[in-house]
Amino acid sequence: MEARRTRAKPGDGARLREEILRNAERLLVETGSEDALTLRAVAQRTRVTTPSVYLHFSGKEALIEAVCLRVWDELGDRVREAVGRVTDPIIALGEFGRAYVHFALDHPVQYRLLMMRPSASAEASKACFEHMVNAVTACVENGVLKGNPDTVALTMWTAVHGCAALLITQPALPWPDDVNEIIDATVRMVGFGAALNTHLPRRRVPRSAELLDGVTVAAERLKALGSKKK
Amino acid sequence: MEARRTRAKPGDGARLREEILRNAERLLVETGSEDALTLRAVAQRTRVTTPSVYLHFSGKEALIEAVCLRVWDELGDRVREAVGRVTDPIIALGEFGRAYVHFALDHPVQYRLLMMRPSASAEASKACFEHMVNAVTACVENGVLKGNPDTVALTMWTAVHGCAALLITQPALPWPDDVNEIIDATVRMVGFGAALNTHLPRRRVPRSAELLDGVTVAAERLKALGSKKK
DNA sequence: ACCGTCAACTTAACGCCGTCAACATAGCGG
DNA sequence: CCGCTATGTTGACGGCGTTAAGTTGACGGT
Repeated sequence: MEARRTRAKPGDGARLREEILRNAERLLVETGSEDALTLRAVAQRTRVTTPSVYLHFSGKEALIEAVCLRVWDELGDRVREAVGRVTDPIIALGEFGRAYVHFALDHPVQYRLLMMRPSASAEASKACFEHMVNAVTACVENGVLKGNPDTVALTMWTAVHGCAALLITQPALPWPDDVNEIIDATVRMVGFGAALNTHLPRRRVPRSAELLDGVTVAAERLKALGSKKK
Repeated sequence: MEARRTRAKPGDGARLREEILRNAERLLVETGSEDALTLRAVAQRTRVTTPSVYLHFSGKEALIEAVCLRVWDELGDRVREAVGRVTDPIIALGEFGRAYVHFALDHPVQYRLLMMRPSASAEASKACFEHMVNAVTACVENGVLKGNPDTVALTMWTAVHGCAALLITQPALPWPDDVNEIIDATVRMVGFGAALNTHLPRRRVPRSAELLDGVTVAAERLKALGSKKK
């Protein structure tokens, strides 16, 4: 086994930490499974002996955690950028959802690690969640949504997360040929649904006939508004 | 190590299979983590040596798969029962969602195994998905929903799954004290959203002002219908 | 110029895991 | 009564995460 060439100078051992982190994510993406993410494999790829990993991470779990943190940051950047491109709050919320799902589909292994591990990192996910709350808050101030922004954002996030998660973990379902169909349908459903849901009284769910009547009216009204403005 | 008392008679070796399966799920629930689901631990609890598991399961993965299949069946029973209790199709769809999420929350470890493993069982999930398609088809025939039942059901399932998944894997988020608030909000959002989404033209997402106008009209109409009938 | 100190790694080993090949044994059909 | 098959067991292998103890190289104080 060819040993690592140069040893780090005192004080910059963190260089190895970065290298390990990078190799861990590469290994994860290449193999497509976290079972293949072995401390030994990561160490070998970094041309270091296995216990050296313990100099920078307290164990395997901590290494995975660190990889996840990095992905959270990227996700946050991506959705912030998407939201920033538009001014209309409800459109921004839609862009948020689209960017979110697309990021998840672009990094399926990382996303599964992020959201589906037994104990995922709490603080980082909260930070990302804040972005969604902000987008929702803008809608509430605008008047298009009502209610507690936290709760509304949670409800909308669950839907978007479910879309990404199911697309990743259940590819055998009868998805349409173009994934964007489902993403768009989800985004619209969330938008319409949250709008109606926040403005409607909380008491009861309308029966089919009532819902259909109400929807028909809303649909005609929305259609008229849409063609009038365009 | 005290050996297993009696050995199974020829022809009913499947008894051990059942016992192993039961102990595997028990172990899973007790420890709360699939990492603790060890072939050795399962074998010991069944009072059998480890390689005996290989007589009934081709390996660890197959054992987990078998546990999952059993859970799928229970989930299918639960939602079928929930849907069968009501006649109104849109109410039935809501009951489907409620029962689905509650089942997931009642069996968090199993649900995570079911939906979040790298390679989840495809056929079983399809069978469960059929139930949802049936519920949606009833709504389409009723006229309250439009479009391809497969696609509509997928969109709605993603939202319900996301609700369950996020509740299970991200307990640190600012959930309301009563989980039913989120479940109800999700169910209503899905109902309203899917109804609006299937009846509206596919072209574009309305801007905030248009959406708000349409929603306001729909809300008043729905509210009137609700109080009139009740 | 030397030397101790300390960060940065390596060597060696432990116990647990999934898996497999080889061996043992009980009961039933002939 | 005998042999065959279903039903297990014994023993072992390699790989894993983790830990304790040893090694090495650079730097600061004297």
